[in-house]
Amino acid sequence: MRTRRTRAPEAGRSRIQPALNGRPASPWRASRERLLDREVKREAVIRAAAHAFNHKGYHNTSLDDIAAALDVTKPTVYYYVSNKEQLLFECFVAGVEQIRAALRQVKSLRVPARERLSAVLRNYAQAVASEFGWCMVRVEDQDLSAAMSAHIKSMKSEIDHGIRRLIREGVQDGSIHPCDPKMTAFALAGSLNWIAHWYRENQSMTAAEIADAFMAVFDNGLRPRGAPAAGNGPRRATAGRGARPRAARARLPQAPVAR
Amino acid sequence: MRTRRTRAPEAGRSRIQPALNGRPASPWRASRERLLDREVKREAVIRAAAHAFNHKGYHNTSLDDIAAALDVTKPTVYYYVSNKEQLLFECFVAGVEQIRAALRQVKSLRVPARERLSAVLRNYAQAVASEFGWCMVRVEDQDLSAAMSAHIKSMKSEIDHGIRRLIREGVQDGSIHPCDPKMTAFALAGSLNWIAHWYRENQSMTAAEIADAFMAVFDNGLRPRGAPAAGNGPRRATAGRGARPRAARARLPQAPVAR
DNA sequence: TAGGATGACTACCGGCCAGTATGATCCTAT
DNA sequence: ATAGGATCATACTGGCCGGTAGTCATCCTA
Repeated sequence: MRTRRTRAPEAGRSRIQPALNGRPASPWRASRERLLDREVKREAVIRAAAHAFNHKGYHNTSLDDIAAALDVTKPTVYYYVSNKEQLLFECFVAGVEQIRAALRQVKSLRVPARERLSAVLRNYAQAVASEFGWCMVRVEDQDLSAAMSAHIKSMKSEIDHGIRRLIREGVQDGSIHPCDPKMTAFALAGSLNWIAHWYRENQSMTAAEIADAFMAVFDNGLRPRGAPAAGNGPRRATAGRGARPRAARARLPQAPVAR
Repeated sequence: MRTRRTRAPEAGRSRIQPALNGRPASPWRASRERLLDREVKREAVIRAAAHAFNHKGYHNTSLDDIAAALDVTKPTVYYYVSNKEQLLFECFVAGVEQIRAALRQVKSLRVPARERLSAVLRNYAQAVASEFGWCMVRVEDQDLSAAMSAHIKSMKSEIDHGIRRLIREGVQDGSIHPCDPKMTAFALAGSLNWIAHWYRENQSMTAAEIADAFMAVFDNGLRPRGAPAAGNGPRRATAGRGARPRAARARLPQAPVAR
């Protein structure tokens, strides 16, 4: 049952590995030479794990599955990773690291806090929509050892407090409508996290477009701007919203799409 | 004669009340008398399952766990429920039913759509914060048979479209700021769904209070009211070039591997 | 008071799967 | 050309857990 690595270019799927159309490419499948760095393979293992977790869920994915996706066997996976739990952890870190980076980066920006927040949330959305989004969002502490669970919790908390701080600063500098920072952060992060539940790569919208759409909702709110709720039809209250795909977002650094 | 009062276990779609606080009580533990109705016990099983799923996750909960929580044995559980999957399904239905009910109820209200939406979302929040919230939110299709997965998906879709419709109506009657109904519904539902991830019963806030806080955020939006509608806040600090956010790493971030 | 219906337990099976023992094969350096 | 390390496969174990068979206990009704 176990397919040896003897499977050469078969069924055309593994040609010369064009970037990747369906699943992440396997460095093993390519060739036999060992010149590939260990780290490259290790990352391939993690990426394959993320891909499998994404599609089948953590508990429904066996290490044999992950190994098979790379055309190797289970011991090979264990050669690069100590156990299944660690795989999940690494996927989580890979995703969350993007958000932490974004938080660090906006610190130096000299724009109103709402714009900094906006930039962070845009990166946030892209991280959640990335291949590691599922792992980042769905990890349950019960699946992890106490140590790793604590580690993850602290990273999550760091992000949460970073967002709260931006909100607080925004309220202070007047760029954000007065609100409760904690609840607002929960609401924002929640809706972004949820993207991981429905977004699929072949979606019509890119992650950046989704982020833009969400930011429009967050920024404007449901209650109409301007005239207080008198009978006014759908007016184009603010420029750029509506059917227009994407307004020129001024000078805010557009989040460079990962990968 | 013919006291066959109970249909096949499948048919009895019991509407389980969210009920009491603390952990669910066991009808068995209470006493030995058999006068308790079968349906009562069946609901107790489901509620115990929800409680266990909540705390340990679906896959980390064995049917022995659920049985033990009720001071019975596994075959007893199987006497009331056909399999584990069905338990999860029933928990989902119990939670989602509240939202569907809310959607039906507001249909008759003659208030602006934004207020109807608000009412629905308030119920939504409470359902998600209920004991069945976890199941409602975390069910993964991969854990369910094709039939049940489809069933759940249709119920979710029904709710989604109900919310979208309210948003659309609100935009039309002018009570909601013009927006994309689909994306807005995603954003709203997402942040509410996420409540299930962090809310615990002994929290300082009740579910209703959380709902109110969220609605305040949704209604007002981040951008200050009365402020210029261009993309930026009132204050305009000099946009000094700090460090530009750099591209997200192509390589996996190095993981601080524990252990 | 027999007999069916209901409710629950003991004891087990079988499959899946994480993780491992062992060793073959290749690469590199000396 | 050979030692030693790096890489990976075959084959196995051991435990957990969903699910079932068979059986007993109790209650209700006639």
